[in-house]
Amino acid sequence: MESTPTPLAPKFAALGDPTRLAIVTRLMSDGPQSAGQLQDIADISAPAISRHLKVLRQAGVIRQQIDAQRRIYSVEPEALQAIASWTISKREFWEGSLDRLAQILDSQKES
Amino acid sequence: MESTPTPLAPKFAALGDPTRLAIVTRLMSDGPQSAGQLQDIADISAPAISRHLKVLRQAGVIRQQIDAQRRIYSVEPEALQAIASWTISKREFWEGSLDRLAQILDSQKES
DNA sequence: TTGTTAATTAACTATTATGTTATTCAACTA
DNA sequence: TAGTTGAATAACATAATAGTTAATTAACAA
Repeated sequence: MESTPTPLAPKFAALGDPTRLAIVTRLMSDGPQSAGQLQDIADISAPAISRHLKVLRQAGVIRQQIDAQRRIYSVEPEALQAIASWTISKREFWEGSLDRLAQILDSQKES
Repeated sequence: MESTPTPLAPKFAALGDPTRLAIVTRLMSDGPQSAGQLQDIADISAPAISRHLKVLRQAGVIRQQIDAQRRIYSVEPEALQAIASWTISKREFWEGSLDRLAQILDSQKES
């Protein structure tokens, strides 16, 4: 079996669940949050959220920080970096959309 | 529940399995291949490979092309594009590695 | 202490995924 | 036509996921 340089599969798998992708998206847009604050991300119980956070953590997608009783979660930059690097290294498959990448980068720069 | 703009989760999920990630990696590095040619990607039966290909196809990650009895598979550029765009749009989390992105792009340009 | 808050772990259930072998289907080939 | 090839589907077993409620753990507050 062929393997990829970095263990990317577990990260992809972690982001493959809609609830977990929503958690990561939220942590990136709104910054670090406690497990309790993330409760409203989906209509599921607290233990369910807790398990999703565990999966994300074990895949190296998020990190945990302890603040008294609270567990604060934030996105692990290296994880995003790894995925970004992979996609970019394979960019010949975006077929002629290298321009579009430049566009995206430009628009980000200005915001 | 929060949702992401594009249905990225199924693509991440599809790439989250090591065998499927290997298939996609192979199709990108070696070009389009038939189901049979992909047989050696993992030590599993042909039907198992066939099912993985179906999952990838349903997630929009690969496309199928029919050539007589053969089914030729190739990577769907839009899928990679979608993932790349997402990561790039979130690039503030690569923490100071914007330079590194430039590096990656440069090295790709020359190869 | 005693109680409250925040979150996880335990135990369990239901569903989904992944693998198997056997079968079917379609398209070539002799 | 009869046989072969390439690949998918069918039927099934088992493992992994994702959810639930109940119980536990740890930290703070009265």
